[in-house]
Amino acid sequence: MKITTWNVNSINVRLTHLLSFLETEKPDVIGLQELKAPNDKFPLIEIEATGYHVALNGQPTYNGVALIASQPIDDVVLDIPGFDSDEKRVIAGTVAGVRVVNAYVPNGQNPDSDKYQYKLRWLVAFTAYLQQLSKEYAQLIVIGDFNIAPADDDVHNPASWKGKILCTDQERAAFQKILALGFLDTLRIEAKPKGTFTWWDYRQGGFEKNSGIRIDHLLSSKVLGRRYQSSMVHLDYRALERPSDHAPVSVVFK
DNA sequence: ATGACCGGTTGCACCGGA
Repeated sequence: MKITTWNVNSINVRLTHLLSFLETEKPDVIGLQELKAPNDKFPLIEIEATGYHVALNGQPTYNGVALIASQPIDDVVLDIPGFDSDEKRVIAGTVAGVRVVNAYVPNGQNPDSDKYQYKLRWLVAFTAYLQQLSKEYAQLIVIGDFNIAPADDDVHNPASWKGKILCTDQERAAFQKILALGFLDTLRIEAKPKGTFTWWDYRQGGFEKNSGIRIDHLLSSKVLGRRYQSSMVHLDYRALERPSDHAPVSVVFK
């Protein structure tokens, strides 16, 4: 079972890349973030024509998440239950017995901003939600754009990123709090080359220089983790013409 | 130090992204 996370930075601009990914990589589940489209502007017909199932939580302009799966998506839940917000950042569903939570964590802009405080509050609510889910589901995975580089190894230039948004101690502590619920950072189960990243700035040839950071994650429950086979960053999709600034990232289970 | 590249729009300049 292959599960993929991908911040597409506009589903309509990235549709051809997505269709190519579905055909070539044949993921069982893919969680998309930053659709930047309301549900009625999502290219549902084109994607369902491939035989994949779709569950949507879109909004105009910003945010927006979706689950796409080779088998039916059951018990779909949108957003963080009980957390008051209009931002469409979370969608959860069950595919082939695995509960998949797909999230687009707020960026936070900079550590002095109100958006940063919102990010920290959002993470507290999200963590409580995941704690509840981990009691409910043994086969559980939370995937998405976390907008957190968990450690200095996840940043091309730790000195210049120190204390900056995505790398503050508070964000990293929030990430550790999620892991402490019993999740495995699947891309780190096996050793990966130094400089394994998932996002590269469009500016200044960030990808060509591998000036990246690792902020897209697939965190599995320990029970699901026993089925772990492999994980990978799909650099070839970041190298395409007119790419998203994020690469797809996958984990494969038995 | 600044802006650099994208996508979307309350659109031809801006905001948000990371």
